[in-house]
Order: sequence, then structure tokens, then C-alpha cells
Amino acid sequence: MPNMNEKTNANYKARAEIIKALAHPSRLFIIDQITNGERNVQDLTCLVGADISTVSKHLAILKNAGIVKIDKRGAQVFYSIKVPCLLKFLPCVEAVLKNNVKERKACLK
Amino acid sequence: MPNMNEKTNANYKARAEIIKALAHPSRLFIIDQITNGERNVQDLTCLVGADISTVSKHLAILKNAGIVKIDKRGAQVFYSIKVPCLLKFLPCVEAVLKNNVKERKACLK
DNA sequence: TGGTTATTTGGTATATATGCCAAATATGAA
DNA sequence: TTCATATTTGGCATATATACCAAATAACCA
Repeated sequence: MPNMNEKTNANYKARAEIIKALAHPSRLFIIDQITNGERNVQDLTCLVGADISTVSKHLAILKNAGIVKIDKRGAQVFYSIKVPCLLKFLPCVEAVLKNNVKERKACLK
Repeated sequence: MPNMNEKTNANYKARAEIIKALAHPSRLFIIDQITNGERNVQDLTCLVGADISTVSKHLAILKNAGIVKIDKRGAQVFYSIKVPCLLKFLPCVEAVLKNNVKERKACLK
């Protein structure tokens, strides 16, 4: 990109990676589930309703992005939110969503 | 997902779609470029440094997600931010990023 | 109308993401 | 050590995303 040097470009890429970690229904659901406290992989697997390996990979993506943190206790791994400021952003996403719905309804009148 | 009814599931999917629209380096760059005012497709294409058809598709993704709005004037289309609250979220992403860098450096000491 | 500029859309090749199964690893208890 | 439980990782098939080129559409002007 002509007006973006290597460093700037890398920065946008890194930011996109973090946002990408949030951009999946199951991962958003997981984030909601651990908002008020930690949960282990087993419980999250049950809540999400997918294969445990799938959930484990979703959790790895969130952890790798620096969004959640873990606490190993025995054989269990408990996941919790690491970055509360990201949570403030979710209501805004919800607001965009509602506005989209409203606008699309308006088109049909 | 057992603990998620159809409606809830659809809601997470819809939210993920909006976030996904933000999750690309070029689209984040575009958002920065139009934060302080509208820009047309031509200028954005030059700034991003990709094919104009590629940029047009990125813009369509942002528009479809309800993140940006357009103003057609003559043959030109000007894009601007529609949802300022999403911008507040970007500094938090930046903070996560810096924290990740810090932690990964610490591992090497 | 015909030409010029601005933008979008169709098509396609390539890259990335997702989900499941099976296998590997880790932890604690018998 | 051997077993049982909890979690992660490897592999693979399928789905989605991305980028470019070429062609189509839109708006304006001569």
C-alpha cells in the first residue's frame, strides 16, 4: 500500500487479527458466558454445543489474541476475560445491528 | 447449540457479521481514513493501494454491515462513518495489541 | 447520441477459517 | 505405574474470504 509503510501496515494487520478473534458467533457466545466469571472447557463445550476440540480451538484463538486468560487448576483449565474494555464495544455492535434491522424494515414499507 | 435457541443463535451470528466487517487490515485503514470526513472511492483506492474493484468490495462490506454510509454526488460516491461508537472500540484493540507485544517480549527475557 | 470518468459486479484462482474425528498430552488418583 | 478425566493438537474435508481482471452500470458533458 503506497501510503502505508511496512510498520503501519503490520499494525493494521495485527489489529485486524484481534478483531477477527471476536468475529465468530461461538466466540462471542463464549465471551458472554465468561463475562461474569471463569468457566472451564467442559462447561463451555456444553454451553456452546459443539465438539470439545472445536471449542478448545475457539478458546485458543481468544487466548492467542490476548482477549481471555487462563487459570489451570488440576487437569482443568478455566477461562476468563482479560480485557474488559472490549466488552464495552459489544453494546455498540448490538446498536448497529438494531439500526440495520430498523432500516431494512423501513425499506419494505 | 443446546443452550442457545434459534433466535439467540441468529443474534450472535448477526453480531459476528458486523464485527467481521471490521476484521480486515484494509477496512480498518479505510475507517481511519474517513474518521475525519468523507472520501470518495478513487481517493480511498489510492490510499489503500489495491485494485479499485477490491476497494469497492471492501466498502460494500462496511456499508452492508451498517458501519459506513454513502453520499452519491454525480458519478462519485463518498463514504463516511455512520456509527461513531465503533471508533471508541479501536483504542481498546490497540491496548490489547500493545499488551500482547509487552507480554511476548517478557517471555524472551 | 457518443464519449469520458467513477463505481460496481461477475468470474475465478488462491488463501484462510471452521468443524469433526482420532490421537496425543497433562494431571491427579488408585 | 496404570487408569480415568480434562484439554490440546494433527489431519482433513468443506466453507468462506480475498484479490485481481474484465465487463457492466451510472452520471455527466460535448
